[in-house]
Amino acid sequence: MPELPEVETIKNTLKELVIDKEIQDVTIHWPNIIKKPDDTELFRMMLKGQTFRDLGRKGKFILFYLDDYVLVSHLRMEGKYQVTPPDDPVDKHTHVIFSCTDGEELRYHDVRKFGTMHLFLKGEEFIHPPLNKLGPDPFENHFTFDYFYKKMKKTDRFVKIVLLDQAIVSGLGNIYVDEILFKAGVHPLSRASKLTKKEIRSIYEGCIETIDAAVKLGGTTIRSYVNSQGEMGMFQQNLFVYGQEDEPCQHCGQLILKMKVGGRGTHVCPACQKKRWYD
DNA sequence: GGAGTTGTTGTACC
DNA sequence: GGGTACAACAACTC
Repeated sequence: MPELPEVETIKNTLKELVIDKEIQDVTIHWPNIIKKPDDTELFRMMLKGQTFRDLGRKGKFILFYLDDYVLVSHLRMEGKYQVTPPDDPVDKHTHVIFSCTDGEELRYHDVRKFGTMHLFLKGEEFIHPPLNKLGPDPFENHFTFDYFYKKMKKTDRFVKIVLLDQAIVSGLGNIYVDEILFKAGVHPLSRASKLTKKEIRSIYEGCIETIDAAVKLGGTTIRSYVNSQGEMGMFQQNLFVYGQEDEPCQHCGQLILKMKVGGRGTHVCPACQKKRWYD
């Protein structure tokens, strides 16, 4: 379940491997991955002859910049890219293969088949779903405290739900939201508008610092995540609450609790993250 | 075979 | 019409 730090790591390792490669052909084993254009044969024809010029990221999306198009890819829970020689045996969970003129292949692998690909003309990627309504991610200049503070103050939703809302801040998922709230000492069921300025600042800084620290460690490896070179991230050693249910809190020793918030598994230290009576 | 897993989209509602 | 809640959905593992 890659979130921003894992997607950033994948993008960076993949960039070295695919840049300047020209797509000779595209083989699609599971057409449902391709959301735009509707016609997968058109998808294939558009990509033939295009060269990878650059890679980018917005929130949890990877952007492959080609000559005339941008391929927008979301890995959802288990999507992976690998670059292989063509004689490598094709795994049954490989769904899209970009065969390049130098003989190597960029393969998209996804056990769950939940991932998506959208192909746009260059320059049009941000005016259509899925990128059109995304908020800033924590690394962008316009993710300012002032912006964040106003967004938090104008909604009564649970703070955890707000942090998961990609229109407010993009790139955060279940793991990092739980960690950010723990570090800020804020209970996930707090109403966003009721938070103090100090708490909002603490969460804001946590978004930037936690994500930055996770990127520096190559992301978090739980279950199956590895980068495009098959390496695991190391941030899982820095998790305080996610996946720590029934373990003692590293700050106070109380047992970490697992609960549901908005249907999502949520990890909380009942002592460090007090829920107040007026929340 | 039912529950658990997750992020996004569509829809109904106020 | 904006904000919100929630169901639906994708498909696989245990």
